[in-house]
Amino acid sequence: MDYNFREIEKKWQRQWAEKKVFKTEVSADKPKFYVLDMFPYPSGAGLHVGHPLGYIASDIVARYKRLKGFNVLHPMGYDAFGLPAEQYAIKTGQHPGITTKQNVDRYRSQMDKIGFSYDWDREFRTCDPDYYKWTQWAFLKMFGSYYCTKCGKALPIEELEAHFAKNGSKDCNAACTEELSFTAQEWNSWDEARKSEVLMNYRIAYRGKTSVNWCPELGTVLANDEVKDGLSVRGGFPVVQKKMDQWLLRVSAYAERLLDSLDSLDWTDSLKEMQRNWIGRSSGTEVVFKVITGDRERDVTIFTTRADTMFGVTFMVLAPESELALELTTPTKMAEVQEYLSYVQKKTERERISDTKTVTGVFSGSYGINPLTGEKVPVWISEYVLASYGTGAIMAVPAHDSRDYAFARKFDLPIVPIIEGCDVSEQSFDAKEGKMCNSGFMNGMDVKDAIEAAKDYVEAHHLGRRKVNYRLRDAIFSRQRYWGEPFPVCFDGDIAIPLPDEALPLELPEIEEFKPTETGEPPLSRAKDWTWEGKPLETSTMPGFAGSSAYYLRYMDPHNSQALVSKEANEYWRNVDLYVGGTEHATGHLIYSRFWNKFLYDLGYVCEDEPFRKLVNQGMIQGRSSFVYRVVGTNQFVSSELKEQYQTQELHVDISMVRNDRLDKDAFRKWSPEYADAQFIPADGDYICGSAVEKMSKSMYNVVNPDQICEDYGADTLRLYEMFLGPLEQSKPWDTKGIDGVHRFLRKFWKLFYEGDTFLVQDEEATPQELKVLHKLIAKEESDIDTFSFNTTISAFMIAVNELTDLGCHKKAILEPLAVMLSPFAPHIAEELWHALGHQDTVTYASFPEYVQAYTVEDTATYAVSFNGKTRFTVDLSKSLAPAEVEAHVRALPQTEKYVGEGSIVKVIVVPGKIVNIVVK
RNA sequence: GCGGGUGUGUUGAAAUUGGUAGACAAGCUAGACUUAGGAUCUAGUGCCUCCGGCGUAUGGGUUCGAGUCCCUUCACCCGCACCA
Repeated sequence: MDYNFREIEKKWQRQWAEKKVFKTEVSADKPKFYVLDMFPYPSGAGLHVGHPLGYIASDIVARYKRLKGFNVLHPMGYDAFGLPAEQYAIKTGQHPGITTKQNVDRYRSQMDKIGFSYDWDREFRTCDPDYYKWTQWAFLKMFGSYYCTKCGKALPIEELEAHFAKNGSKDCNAACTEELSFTAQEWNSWDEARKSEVLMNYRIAYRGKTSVNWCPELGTVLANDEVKDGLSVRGGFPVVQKKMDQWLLRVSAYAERLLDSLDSLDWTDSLKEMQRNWIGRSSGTEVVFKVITGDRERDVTIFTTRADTMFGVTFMVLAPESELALELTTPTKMAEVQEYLSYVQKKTERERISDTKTVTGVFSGSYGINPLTGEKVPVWISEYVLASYGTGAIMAVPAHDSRDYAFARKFDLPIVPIIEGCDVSEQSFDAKEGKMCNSGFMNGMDVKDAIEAAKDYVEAHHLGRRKVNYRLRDAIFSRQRYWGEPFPVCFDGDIAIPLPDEALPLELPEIEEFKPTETGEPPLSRAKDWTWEGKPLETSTMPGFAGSSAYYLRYMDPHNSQALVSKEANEYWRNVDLYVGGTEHATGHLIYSRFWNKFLYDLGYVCEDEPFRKLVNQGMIQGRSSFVYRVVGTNQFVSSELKEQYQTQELHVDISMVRNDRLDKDAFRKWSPEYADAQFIPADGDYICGSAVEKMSKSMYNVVNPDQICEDYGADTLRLYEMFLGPLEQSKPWDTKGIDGVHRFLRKFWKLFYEGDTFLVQDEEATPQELKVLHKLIAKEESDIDTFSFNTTISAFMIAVNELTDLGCHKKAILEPLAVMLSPFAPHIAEELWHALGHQDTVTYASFPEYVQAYTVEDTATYAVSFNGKTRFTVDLSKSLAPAEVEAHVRALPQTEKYVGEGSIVKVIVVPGKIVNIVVK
């Protein structure tokens, strides 16, 4: 019997599915392990060979943990709401639900071929009403909550209302959009509409007018992380700024907690750093400047992290979008300012980003008074100041801030250095080092001390206060499109009224046309009778991240109709032990999920503060494209190494026609009628194609389909090869060269069990030498699993199989544990051989062999002395020593300073003068 | 500009974390067997002036010993980008 992977894989995949081998239940007597993949958005193109990389890695861990006796939760589902399906619907009239279903089915059938150990009974789609009921439910909870800054958690909004009725806004400690001030009497006198408006200022899910990223082409608003370089991430359409009424989530209230608990997570430093930057904590000072506009006078608060430089302030700057801009403009300057503001407005976000070098601005006519020096400085308006950060107004210190410096140079404003000996003739001196000068009470201080001294001074003299600012903005939660979760909210005039929980799920209504209306209203306004008890329902829908923010909780208890997740299930599974996915979600999904989870934690619905304890980012698998070179104006194609001699045009060719860079000429001629009579100019014999590493995509003809690999080599080979390609976290190009190597390994493995139809395995006692091979491998696999060094594990397997082949070992005592150990990587062949060894049950729940140290040491060891040059000699460490004996032997050596014994290797350092290295192989 | 990371044969990469650099594969070369293939097996394969020496981007340092630690320079990748 040969290694017939097609038959074997089909057989076991069917059996696993029929017997529901991977079905998981809460079982209190077993330790739990929750391994999760970032669920995919099922696109129309299907899976290519890069998608399963992370799934394979997590599947290996899931299967390994099962062997180690863990109760493993390993689910999969689909992030099914989203733009592409809707775009397609607009073009074709096809309902996005239908497209989505087709794509999901395709994904599922592709995944089934790879032999994943998912518990498919827990599968769901975010567009299932049973699922999005809980997305809507969470939204209602957020609508009904505010964030108490004093106790640092979300509380019911009713408590805040009670507080307002009793004390007004005094001591309310609620995170808010803007600071409001009113008395209890005022609150009690207001009507419902006014109260509703005021409460919006505090709710965690709230409605507000904000400047948003509007994408006219897509007819929708996009979150900051959905925009790149002024273009939409999906589709690449221009994005402009627009003021609109939007639902938002008060993520900013959680900024501090999101930042602080990062430390407790087992994520990569770079990912944590990305989140830290995104949250962008900066602690500084708010300082009040008096500003005189003609004969009017008012206070303007600015934010600075460099209060120490206040003696160097030579002007102030306002953001053009800030309300202050017009308010502080004098009548004589009004026309000029108006013109500047309209100039800024016309600029798209894109231009503003790509053009940060050009300095623009206009003088408002007002003057501010420096509270420290009493000096009068001009107030300017410029686009380099952002309305949405700090207070929208800054003090400018051109000597010590490069942006202020550029501005001062452009408009010829004075530059006053306040750090001793710094040269500001060419550029500003931004570094926080040196001794202060020209700075009154701070003179002579070190800059770092001066920063603190200035803060103290400002607070002591009531000129302002310490303030921590975050860059993290509230998340815009409305999208003007159809294919998303409807908001369970209706309107009575301007008052937003939440639907009762019993109304959930509020199902997405059927409509005929998926475009926005002519007046720019979202598609849902086309729905007939889109009302609740006679009141119009919200017509925008929730964004993509809504459905993916709590999905990991739903997997714990996916069929529960009473709760998002039962207390029992949540307290057993708690949170995700290992989360595997791409780094592209660093500042989107991974922030929103953490926020969403913390919110549910505050309300007591979940028992863990953080959703994902350990996170691993798999790298991207790029494509390797192949090219032919057409001699310009002819139908001749010149081989890659000769292309310099001609004027050529580079054309992508489908990589299925290329093997080891050699083109299958006949296939190429058949590829397209255009090439039917193509002529080739090869160097000698074969036509060699050029190649490049690019994104894997249809248009580059470099897509490798996993189905094809499964067909040609089998799922086990695919799994092994994807892991063998290199470290998991690294991006690497797919190159089918070399896949034969791992395939050959599986066949060699098979041959340890079978020769032809003869089953070779004998029940004999293993020799120490054979046991050593086994135990080396056990040690390797156990240590590699934690670090995801699956490529080296596979190498170790190859070595072991080669050694056993050389030893002619066909002993059950060795081969049976080997099959178990291989099963996470290549489950089908392992299952087949496990059964061949006479087992009835499945290898999935076999027990991973224990590491027996007694046979790790060989007869002799190399005793290398690398002291004073390179003397080396061999010493006999007697026969078959156990590590403990080696250790004793080594300890008996004179002046042993350090002993490190692990696995099969013993390391010794002897001093003084002599450093001895003992390697036991 | 700021932050994070990487740099080892022809290629993917490994190196017990400071201890014989290049494991394991791929490719290439030669040979064997041939029912001629994208099969299997064997041997070789870092470089050189080859009884020796040199080699982990570059230059320096620490150390008995450095791919690994520290500093310099260079190159590439990723993230953020007027955040005051």
